[in-house]
Amino acid sequence: MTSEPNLLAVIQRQLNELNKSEAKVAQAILNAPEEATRSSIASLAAAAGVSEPSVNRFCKRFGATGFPDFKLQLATSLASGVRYVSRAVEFSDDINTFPTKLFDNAINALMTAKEELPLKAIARAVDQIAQARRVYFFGLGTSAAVARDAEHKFFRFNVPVFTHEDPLMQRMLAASAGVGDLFFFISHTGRTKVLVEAAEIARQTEATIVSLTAEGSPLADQSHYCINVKIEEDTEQYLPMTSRLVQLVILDVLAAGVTLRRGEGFTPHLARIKDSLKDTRFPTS
Amino acid sequence: MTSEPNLLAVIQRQLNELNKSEAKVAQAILNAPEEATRSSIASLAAAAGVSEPSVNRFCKRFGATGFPDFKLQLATSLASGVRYVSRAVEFSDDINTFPTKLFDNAINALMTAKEELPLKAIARAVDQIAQARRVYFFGLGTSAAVARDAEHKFFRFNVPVFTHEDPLMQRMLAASAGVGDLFFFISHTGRTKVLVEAAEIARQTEATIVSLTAEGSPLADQSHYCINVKIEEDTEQYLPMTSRLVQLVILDVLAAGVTLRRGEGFTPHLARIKDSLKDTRFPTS
DNA sequence: ACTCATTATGTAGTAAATTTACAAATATTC
DNA sequence: GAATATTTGTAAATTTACTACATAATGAGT
Repeated sequence: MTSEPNLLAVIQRQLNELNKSEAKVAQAILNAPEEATRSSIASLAAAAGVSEPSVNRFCKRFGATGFPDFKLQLATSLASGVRYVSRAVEFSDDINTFPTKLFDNAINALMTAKEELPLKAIARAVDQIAQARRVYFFGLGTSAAVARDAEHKFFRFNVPVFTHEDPLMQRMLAASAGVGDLFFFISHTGRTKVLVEAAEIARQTEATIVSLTAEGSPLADQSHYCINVKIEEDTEQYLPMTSRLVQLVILDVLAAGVTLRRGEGFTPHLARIKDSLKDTRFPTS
Repeated sequence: MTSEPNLLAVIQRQLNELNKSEAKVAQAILNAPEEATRSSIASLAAAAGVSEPSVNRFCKRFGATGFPDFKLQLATSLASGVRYVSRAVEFSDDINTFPTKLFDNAINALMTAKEELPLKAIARAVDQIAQARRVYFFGLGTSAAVARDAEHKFFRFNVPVFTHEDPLMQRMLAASAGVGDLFFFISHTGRTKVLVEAAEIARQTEATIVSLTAEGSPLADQSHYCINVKIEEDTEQYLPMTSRLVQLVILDVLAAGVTLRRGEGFTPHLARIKDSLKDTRFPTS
């Protein structure tokens, strides 16, 4: 079953080539698609002003095995279309609306990112991280928090990991890098000067440069390997809210990739790290 | 029509509270969701090993008017592309499967959190933050990165914001707190001793204590206001991956709430902050 | 313009699927 | 262990969808 991404568009396109009664059915469906998914064949036939078998024939014409199957395809098609709409928070919003909007935006961002994941770039980045002698995560502003998060994740792999928010430290570390060092730059825009400059400095050494940033940005240009994250429109007026979520999940993906690379024998090591925290917590009652 | 964004997650979550036969139906659906959307009630009943009316009752229990309506909702929910409920990464996974799994898990976590958002607690927290004289964000480990992110967000509101990862600093600052100070504790488990102790110390002052943590935890007990985040099962064996995403989005929600509270006249101030970064970036070509 | 062939549409009956009402079985409480 | 409540299944009723066939409409050729 080749589930058509947009059934309504297909119907619309074929409107001319349909018989009179089939066209009536098409029109009825186009007028109220959601309702059509909930109707019985009888009520849809009535709404279109045709007989039930006409509706049935219509369905088969569009590749369905029958009316129920057609409804299913229609519902599927409608569901995937509605999804990707980001809604900005407005001053007229209240506690019942804006939290949902923000969550929806976050979910949408992740779904979009998931569909266009640069898998090859991710795979290559995993390779590089797995064999690095040292890893530096550099970011500024919001991305500094992401870098910090990455640090907490990657130190588990027995690779020394460093993070610095100080641009001067970043420059100096970049300058003193050598073979086996990996610099991982994180930036939403990929245009932050001091960060790009640090990348340029690192580029002149033997170190490997990986970045998680916008495609075609100056930072991407400086990188040996770049994981592109689509820069979305500025729905959220004043803060990059969703992009850092995507960055975090991609870093999770990288960490998982390295774990898989290390193999099953590595699990006890991770378990030991986890256990080490046991005594810092109040026991569960 | 309350079209459920992720019906499978809802089913999964309620598995325990179902009767024997309803649980069988649930299992059958979770095993092969897309097949279920194409089955008749009879074949699904057979697959689950129960009678047809049991399937029907199951559907109604989940808000559908009947079996066809349920299939529709299920198809709609599946169409979003977020497949299974929570899938752990396994060593047999490769680059084509584990990134998707991690994204799906993240998306699911946000969807679940969205459904059970503690709106009243959020509203109260917004109130408190909006009128605080000073705000401290305290977290440790992964939550330290979240706290850092919060700092980047909330300083924009003309309220002094502080973050410290050092437990000793946290204690000392807690001890020296006074009226108008707000301590915002972030913790996945709510059981980290040094953090809870800092909260206890702060509690003895005039300061307000807000936490973003697990319900019923020691940290929650120390808080005047607690935003509960459901602690999910430990699918991710060794790292809390999804919970921090939820924490971040909830902090976005709080920030948005404070922005709305400040009113429209506050927008220029935010714009000025944004503009201040302009010269740090390479211009867009 | 008329007939024949072709296509389109509807009618009616049939089969299938879903739901309801009720009865049997199982679990729960006192 | 009896009484009650809950769960589950059986069987009938109802709704829904499909098939076969008949009628109507359309178009081509004479």
